[in-house]
Amino acid sequence: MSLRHALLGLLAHGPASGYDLTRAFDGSIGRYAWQAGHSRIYPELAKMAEAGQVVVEETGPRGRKTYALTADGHTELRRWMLHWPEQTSVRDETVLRMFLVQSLEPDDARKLLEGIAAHCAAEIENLRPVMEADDAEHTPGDPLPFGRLAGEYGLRQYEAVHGWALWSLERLGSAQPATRA
Amino acid sequence: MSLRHALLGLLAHGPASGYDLTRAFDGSIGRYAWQAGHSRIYPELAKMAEAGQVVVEETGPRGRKTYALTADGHTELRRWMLHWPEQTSVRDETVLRMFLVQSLEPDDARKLLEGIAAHCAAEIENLRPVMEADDAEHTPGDPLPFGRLAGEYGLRQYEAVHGWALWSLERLGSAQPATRA
DNA sequence: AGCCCCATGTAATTGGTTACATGATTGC
DNA sequence: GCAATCATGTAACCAATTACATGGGGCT
Repeated sequence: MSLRHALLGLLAHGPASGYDLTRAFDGSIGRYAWQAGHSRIYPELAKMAEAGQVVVEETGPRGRKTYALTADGHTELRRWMLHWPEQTSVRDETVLRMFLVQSLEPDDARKLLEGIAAHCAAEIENLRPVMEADDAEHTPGDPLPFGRLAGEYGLRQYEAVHGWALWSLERLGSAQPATRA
Repeated sequence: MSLRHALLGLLAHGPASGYDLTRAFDGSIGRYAWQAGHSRIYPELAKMAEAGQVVVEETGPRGRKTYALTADGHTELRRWMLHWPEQTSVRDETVLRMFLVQSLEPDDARKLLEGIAAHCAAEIENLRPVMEADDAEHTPGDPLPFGRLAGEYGLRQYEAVHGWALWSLERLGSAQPATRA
């Protein structure tokens, strides 16, 4: 039931509407961690309200409902964050592809790994300046901007995959033709 | 529909029964990439057979059915592997927790990050000797053992998360009491 | 007036989990 | 003979995606 915890976690940052939360899932949380669309988010918020984990703090124009965490919601979020089960739920198409690289012919595998390496390099080029700009504005001692840790995670993630792809290319070797000369 | 591709990828390694495939998902593919239980795998194999991507190559004792990839199955696997869509499906509880570290009070966040760092360190201690033993047995020039690239990915993954957790702890600082002295 | 975005919801279908159900073979 | 494991399946329920549906408000 992690969608609920994702919502609790996002609301811990501050009150938000279903619409706001939907847009949050369009960002990096949806790209790297957990996806959700509005048609799932609205009913879940309703259930959470029923369970007393959130409340409608304010209603705005166009029927906008701004939800806020309750004490119970906070408690549940904290419990979930600190209570790490043995088996966590994973379903990641990208990682799946990496696990299956060796199911391809060596030539295809090389092509794929080269694509991955290039893609990671591009993302790193993209992310690093954003992080550095963030850090330049930040006064030491102040609390970190929300999302800074997640951003750093993403960056290091790409660096790791990049390194892995290069290592794999080297390991596969360029001298493994499917057809012998 | 990635379960199908996971199955195609596993079958590319060699023919297997639904039972064999179920056990494969209990291993690292299920831990890091994609989870599936037998109740989903059996019907999916049946559908894949109907679609001509796999065939029952052999029936054994206890009604065991050994499935093998067809040419169509191979083609579909290759298409999926080399055709990387913009938006891939992700749902990872562990990454979600990392994204939400900043929703905790600093003291809790530190506790969590310390736990993550320790856990990664332990996994690295576990994995590295396995990889090294694998490599020691391996003659250069031979094709890599199946799963070697995936294993390396896992190891580098843990190293990246470990580094991230330590960096985050440093960034959070130890001098950020929730209550002022 | 008209367009775009804000904003919320429901319905139908597919994908996934948990529980139910059954039985054969192997090894002791 | 008995236990463990091999082996396959279905049913009920829950989660998620895609499509349908509606309308208000801000801006030009």
